[in-house]
Amino acid sequence: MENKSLKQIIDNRLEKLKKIREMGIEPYAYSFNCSHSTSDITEELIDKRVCLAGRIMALRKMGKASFSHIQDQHGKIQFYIARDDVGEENYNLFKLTDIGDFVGIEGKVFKTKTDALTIKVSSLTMLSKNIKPIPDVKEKDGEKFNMVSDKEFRYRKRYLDMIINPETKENYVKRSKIVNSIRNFLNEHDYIEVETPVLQPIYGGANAKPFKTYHNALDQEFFLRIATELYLKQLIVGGFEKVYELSKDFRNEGIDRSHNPEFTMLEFYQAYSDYNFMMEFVEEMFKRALSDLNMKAIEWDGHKIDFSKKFARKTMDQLIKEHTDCDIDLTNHSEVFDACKKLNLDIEEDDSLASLIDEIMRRKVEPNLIQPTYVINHPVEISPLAKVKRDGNNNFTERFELFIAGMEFANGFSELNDPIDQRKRFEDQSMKKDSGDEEAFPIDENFLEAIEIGMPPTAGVGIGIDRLVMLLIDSRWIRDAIIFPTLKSLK
RNA sequence: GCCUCCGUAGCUCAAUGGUAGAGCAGGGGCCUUUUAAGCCCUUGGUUGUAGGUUCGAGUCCUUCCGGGGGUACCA
Repeated sequence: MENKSLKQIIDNRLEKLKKIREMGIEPYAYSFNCSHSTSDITEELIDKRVCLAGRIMALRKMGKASFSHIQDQHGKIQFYIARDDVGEENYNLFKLTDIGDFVGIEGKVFKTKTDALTIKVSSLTMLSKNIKPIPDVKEKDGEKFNMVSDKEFRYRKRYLDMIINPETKENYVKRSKIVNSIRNFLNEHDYIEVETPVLQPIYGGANAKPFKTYHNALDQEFFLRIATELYLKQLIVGGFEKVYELSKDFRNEGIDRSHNPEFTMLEFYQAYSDYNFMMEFVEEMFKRALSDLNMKAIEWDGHKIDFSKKFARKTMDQLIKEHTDCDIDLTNHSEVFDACKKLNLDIEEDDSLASLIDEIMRRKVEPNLIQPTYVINHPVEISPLAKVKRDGNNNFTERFELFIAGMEFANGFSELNDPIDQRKRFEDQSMKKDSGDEEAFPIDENFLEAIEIGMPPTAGVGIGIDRLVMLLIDSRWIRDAIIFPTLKSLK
């Protein structure tokens, strides 16, 4: 509970609230007509009459005339209010204001003797009285004092973070632009946006632990989706040729600086195309997002990333050779195992070939993929929904993952549309699940039936939107890309 | 999950194991061009929680809660 210090501030403000009402003024107004926002105020407006609204962020009261700053969505502006300009009653109202109040001001733009653009108030309106104090952050020459340093505070009370630290909002403005750019890009290519179930009786489409929930009336367990893949492909079966969904997916896994239990995923599928087409398409999509944000190159966590060149495409054996000097046959278990030993990787004797390859990639290759690079042709064991390579090599699939700055941004493949093969792959997953693999997915008869009805050749891609936002706002923390990140409740 | 660090007033921070303090915010007073406004006075604390060691704990030990960083799982 609140202790005495805070209670005393709140009581004091409640007292002011009462006084304002006694003056016949409603401290929670219904509307206010603004003529400008703070960022509109320039020298051209000097001597012009303006109306502005915002939150009081600083107060310098001195007897019969005072200065204050208000902050709105676009910035801050100083106002000057003098008793002789606004009258006794309005000035008394001003004296009852606190940092955190919303006020509306009407007045003329002028410059103080220290050349600060300021509004000379002719009338002040109370719009919303603050009751609980906001941290009082002082600022001088762009340097902030008394800044809230506690990250937890910023995540739990994002609105306070945004008030105290308005730059925070820029990340989310950018996020909105990125999502718009992607939507526009897909819509311009005649894609149809759809919404598939969040509550799924069987989860699938990715390897991840799901959240469980329960529907009372149906008396049935449901899972929150870990991916939209299996539903979107049913729509390709049904006759849509280009579909996408921007979805919140949910994975019941650990939280760290690049993982949040709920996150935004884009998945899109295009009939009659393959992974080669999709690599071109995704590259174009990324370059479009950059240009829509007026960005040419990216500086991310100290890395300069060049988007002007064509994205590299490299197979796993090429990349392993490049980054480890191991020239190995990725179908030969003992060769790969020996390479892992040589590279001092933490592996077990009975690890599968695919997981050994995965380990080399994760430890030795992926962190070094700074410039945009497609890693292609993954082992079939870790790609249960992808077609095997068309050259007859059944060990590898037509799959790609896009890496930038050591992080994965996209995952796509030529979608498996052979119903017999697909059923076998599901059975493999099911066996893994039975033998304790918590991330393997169960057999989805509904989906398999759809594939038996027939799915045209199709390519599909998934892109983690939060990570893309991280890249474009130059942050290593997914919590900077998500407005309300998942936190443990306080007890 | 594991390792590690942190938690003192609304905010930022002090306090060899020895009376919990300051600045800002809040309250009162003065103040009609200030801008981290200023000057004088002043309120505000079960030091995250529960226990332990000790004559004495904000400080040392343990539990729990929350968080940061790392690591694992995760693609």
